[in-house]
Formats: sequence, C-alpha cells, structure tokens
Amino acid sequence: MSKAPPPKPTDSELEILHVLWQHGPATVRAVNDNLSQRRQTEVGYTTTLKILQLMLEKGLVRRDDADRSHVYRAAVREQETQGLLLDKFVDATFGGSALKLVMQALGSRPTSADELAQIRRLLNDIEIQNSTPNSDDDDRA
Amino acid sequence: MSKAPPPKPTDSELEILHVLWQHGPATVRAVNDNLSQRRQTEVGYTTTLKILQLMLEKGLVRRDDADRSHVYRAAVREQETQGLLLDKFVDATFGGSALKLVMQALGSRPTSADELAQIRRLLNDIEIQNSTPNSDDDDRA
DNA sequence: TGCGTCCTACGAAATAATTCGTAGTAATTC
DNA sequence: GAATTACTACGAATTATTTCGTAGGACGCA
Repeated sequence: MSKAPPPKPTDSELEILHVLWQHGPATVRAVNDNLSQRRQTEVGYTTTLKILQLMLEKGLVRRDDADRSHVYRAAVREQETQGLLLDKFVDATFGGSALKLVMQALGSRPTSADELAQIRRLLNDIEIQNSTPNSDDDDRA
Repeated sequence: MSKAPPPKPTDSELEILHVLWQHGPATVRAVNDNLSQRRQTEVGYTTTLKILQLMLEKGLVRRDDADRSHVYRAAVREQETQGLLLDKFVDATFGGSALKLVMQALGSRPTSADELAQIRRLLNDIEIQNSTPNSDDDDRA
C-alpha cells in the first residue's frame, strides 16, 4: 500500500499553493510577502510559517531545510488539485452534475467571443476523441 | 439601508437547502429523514434542528411556526446560491477565470455527446445575445 | 388525569482552521 | 564577543462548524 494521498487543501493552503505554483520554490519570507501583496491586509509571518508547517505534515508541500531559511515547494500539481477541488465542489453544489456547473458558469456571467471560441475548440477535440477511440482508451459497445 | 444579504451557506446548510429546493417546504422531521437517506449515516434529529435554526438566523430559510411542527422553506434561490458559491470557488481555485474552470470541468472528465450538444446550444445562444442586443436588455450606444 | 411521544430551545463538547505571541537559536554586524 | 536581526518551533487564543444531550412544554390517548 502506498501513502495516503494529500488531503483537500483549505482556503489558506490553496492561496499558498497558488503562490508556489506561480513562483516555484520559495522561502517562508517570500511566500509571506507575496501573500501580503495579494490581500488587502498584511499577513503575520508566523501565520504563514505555521500554515506551511501544517501543509508539510499533510504532504501538500515539501521543503528543503539544508539552509537556515527553509525552502518550500508544492508537492501537488495545480491541475490535479484543481480537479480534486472541482469534483468536491460539483458534488456539493451541483449534485454531481458537471453539466449544470458549466451551464451556470457560462450562462450567468459575461463570456467573451474569444473564450467561447476556446470552448468550442475543446468541444470539438472531445467529440473527436469520443468518436475515434484509440487503443489506450477503448469503448466496448 | 436594506438588510444584509444571506451569507454563503456552509456544507451542511447547502445539503439542507438541496432538500428544501427539491421537496419544497418541510418539517424538521422530513428534512432529517431525507438527509439521513442521502448519507450513509444517520443524522441526529437535533442536529438538523439546530442547523435549521442557525439558517433561520442567517436568513437562509424562513419558517412557519403556526403549527407545533414548524415548517421550513428555502429563503434563497437555487440558481442564485449556486452562482454565489461558484463565484467564490472560481476566485479561490481558478484565480477568477471561469474559462479555466470550464476547461477543467470538460477536459478532465467524461462528457457525453448529449451533454456536449447542450453546451453547444448554450454557446450559440450566448453568441446570438452577444451580437444582437435586444430592447429588453438595453443597448444605449 | 396521568403516561408516553413528539416537538422546540438551548448549552456545550468536539473538531478544524486561522491567527499570532513567545521562546530559543543561528547568523550578522559592529 | 556582545547586540541586533532573522528564522524555526510551538503553544495557545479565537472563531466557525458540526454534533448531540437534556430540559421543558404540548399533544394524544387510555
């Protein structure tokens, strides 16, 4: 058996992950500065430190403590984490229907022509994949 | 000044809202039975009662206490609530980009041809709306 | 009327998340 | 080498959420 997968990050943890995903490995100081910037309010240094320590225990980040200033980096991938959170959110909010979510997301907010075009391209790709099953992803009828 | 808008429901509150949206006004007993069904585990009656009472204070539900068994009903609309939650979720998880969310939702899970068709129809509707503003949804230029 | 049942109200425990203060220690500087 | 600064570890207060126990009142019925 392998180790337990990292749990769903909390809001604060997710904010820190965004920083790490965007900037790569960083010290507590760097993360904290970045965090303070993107919020209205300052964040206490030890607050950021504490959360990073908890994230380390949960397996959400790894750290290099060779130097005195430890360097943290994300241990989970952005897409995978977003996918995990999305699954939970779809279940909780839209009863598991990704379709409803997409309809709501597109229907209740302005969407530019460019964005619509991107989505159309994606739909085309998906339909091609659906209709031309490859050896990897078979569709037994 | 008007009254404060109802806050974002918590997970448990959202679960109860789903029951009320689906079944209409209901007693605590009815909500609790329904809740116990859709979970693996039983829910304590007073747990449901308590949450409904808190939801009443927050303005998420209204109640008719004319009879001994009070009857609760949702005070917030399903679509609006989902929209509110979706906004927060998009901000927290996808940095505010609804496009990324949609791409992730469609790209990383199986989507049936029927669903894809529905989305295409929606895209068409949106593009028509974008290009032909009507009198109802004004176009002062 | 008295008993059992169902209901609401309320207090409070348990857990989780967020925040920060303090202490100790290593590095830096004069 | 003494003082200042920077960093980690840790404890703890605070707040929110979820959960349930208990008390008290109303109802129904024999």
